[in-house]
Amino acid sequence: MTVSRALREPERVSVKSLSRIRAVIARLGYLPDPAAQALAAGRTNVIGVIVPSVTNNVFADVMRGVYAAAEDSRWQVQLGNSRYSPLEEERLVKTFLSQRPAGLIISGIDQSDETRALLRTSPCRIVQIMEISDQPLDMMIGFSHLEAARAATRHLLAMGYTRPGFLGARLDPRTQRRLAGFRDVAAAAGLLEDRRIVTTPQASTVTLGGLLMADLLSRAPETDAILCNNDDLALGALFECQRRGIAVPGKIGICGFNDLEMMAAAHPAISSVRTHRYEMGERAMRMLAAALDASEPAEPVVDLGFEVVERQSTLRP
Amino acid sequence: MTVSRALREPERVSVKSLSRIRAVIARLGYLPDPAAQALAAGRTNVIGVIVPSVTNNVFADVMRGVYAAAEDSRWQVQLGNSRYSPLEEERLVKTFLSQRPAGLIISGIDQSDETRALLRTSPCRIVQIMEISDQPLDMMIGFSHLEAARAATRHLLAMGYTRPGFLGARLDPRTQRRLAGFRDVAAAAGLLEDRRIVTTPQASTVTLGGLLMADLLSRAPETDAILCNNDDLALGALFECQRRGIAVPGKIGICGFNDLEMMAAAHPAISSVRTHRYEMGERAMRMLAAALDASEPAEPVVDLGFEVVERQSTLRP
DNA sequence: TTGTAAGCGTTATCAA
DNA sequence: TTGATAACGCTTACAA
Repeated sequence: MTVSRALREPERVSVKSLSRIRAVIARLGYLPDPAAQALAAGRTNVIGVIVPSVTNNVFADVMRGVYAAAEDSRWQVQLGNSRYSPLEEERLVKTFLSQRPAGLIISGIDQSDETRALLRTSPCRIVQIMEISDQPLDMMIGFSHLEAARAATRHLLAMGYTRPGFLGARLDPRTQRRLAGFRDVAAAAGLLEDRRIVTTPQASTVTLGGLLMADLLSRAPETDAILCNNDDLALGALFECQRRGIAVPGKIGICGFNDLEMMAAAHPAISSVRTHRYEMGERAMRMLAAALDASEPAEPVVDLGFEVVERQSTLRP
Repeated sequence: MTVSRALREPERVSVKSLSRIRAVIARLGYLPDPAAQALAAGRTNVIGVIVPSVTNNVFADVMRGVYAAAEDSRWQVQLGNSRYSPLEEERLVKTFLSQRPAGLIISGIDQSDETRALLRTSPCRIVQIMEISDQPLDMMIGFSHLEAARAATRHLLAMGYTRPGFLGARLDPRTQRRLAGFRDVAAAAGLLEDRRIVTTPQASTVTLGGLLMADLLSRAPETDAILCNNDDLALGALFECQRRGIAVPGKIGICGFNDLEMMAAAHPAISSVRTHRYEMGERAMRMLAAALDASEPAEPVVDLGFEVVERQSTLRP
């Protein structure tokens, strides 16, 4: 019992015992058994993180932030991959909850009803990331994909483009909200043309960006600007234009989404919507830690915003 | 006890009990407590995976393979990020081992002596990934980075380039072995020039590829081909050449490493060394599962090889 | 400040 | 085929 206390509340153990205990721990290389701790205490130091993809750069950045914030804390991160499937997500939530995690970080706001019910009745704290809404399960940090796409579309129109198109892949809920933002603004300007919207449920890749661009050009050769659902597509679209000798931004303007590092390095540099992915992961983890320590009152919804980064690729000459 | 058996050895339970138990489990939404299982059984279904980066595309692909193979198996993947630090890796190994994992997948062959000792005395099965050597801790799957870089360099020379350079970032052990392969072949051909080797300990990015290329061009303007330590650098180098109006491959040939999807989509398409990252993760997981079930004798070292993919960017006109 | 006793939910072992 | 009992290594609650 004194050893147990020495590890968790050293201030309640005499200096003498403490140093003796520490010496023995060091000598033996003793490590507490997390299973026994979990069983006895009825809780763990596990923070479960559920993301829809481990390949997607966007979530890789978020994870980096989460891991950075978990570093040197007593929280241990555990990653689950829902592969964009709400059912898989539900399974993961069940698995995680059976482990009595201290907290859960979960992507998006489109959980299944069953998942929401599970989460609501569970005692663990929850942070939803990537998006914001006014109905958080518990806490939430992200930004409005709808507004971000609106702002990007407004940027294209402000640059003087009048026949804007949209390239989209994957079609997860966030993609769809971005498309909705594009439609909103284009329609309001009287510039919406459905045939200039090219989407596919396939996962997005640079290659796919080229294919979608080719498709768009054959369907709507008048297109003079595109908003891409993400940066991979934008890069692929740029390469396709280069292959066809179509001047960017002279003939066609290209705007990506997320502002991956490579956007600024491309030639021409590609405009994009900067999102704060690393910070989102880092702060989600910190919000959880703060809530668990109850050191601060939990702020339920944090809007990280976004910035339209204007570069050469949408610079109408 | 009968319930416990019904879950683990249903064939040893009467059909009648079994169906009754299953009905109750379904009705109650019962999920076994993993902590109690771990404590009582002295082992877990956890497969720990230690990678040096969660951001790097290379490991993202590996992880995708691991998760795919773990899917629908009884093994549960747990990810640790050593951030390219052997000390961090040692800490992670300790944390993992205290959980009594069934197996461990660990990147590379450059573990610290202490880590090696810990792993050797632990009862859990181990797969080292990314590289091969003749001294596996247990099992191993990967390829020779030295040979891969040699082959890529030979390709450059075979295309007629005579003043080859090398761009490298990060300088982890695998990077260094690639550089060694480049040096080998260039030196053997009498074409090695140290000033054409530009490296940095920084993490590699597309932007950095451009900077290294600029650096190389100012130090060794005669350079007519480069082998890049990875595809990000290669893409950045390509963009830098485009910005300067340097023809690729006419004036300078560019070869990447890993053959990320975007290499084929670029304009010009970029030559690279294809490595089998997804398969590596998938098979590592399967090797572990097979060894744990002892269903097959464990093959200690699997060499997945590589392929030099020749594209326009190294096509000397 | 330290220690005792009970119990966390499961599995191993042995007996019925 | 089923069940009783004793661990597994900790933490909680309480007593000394």
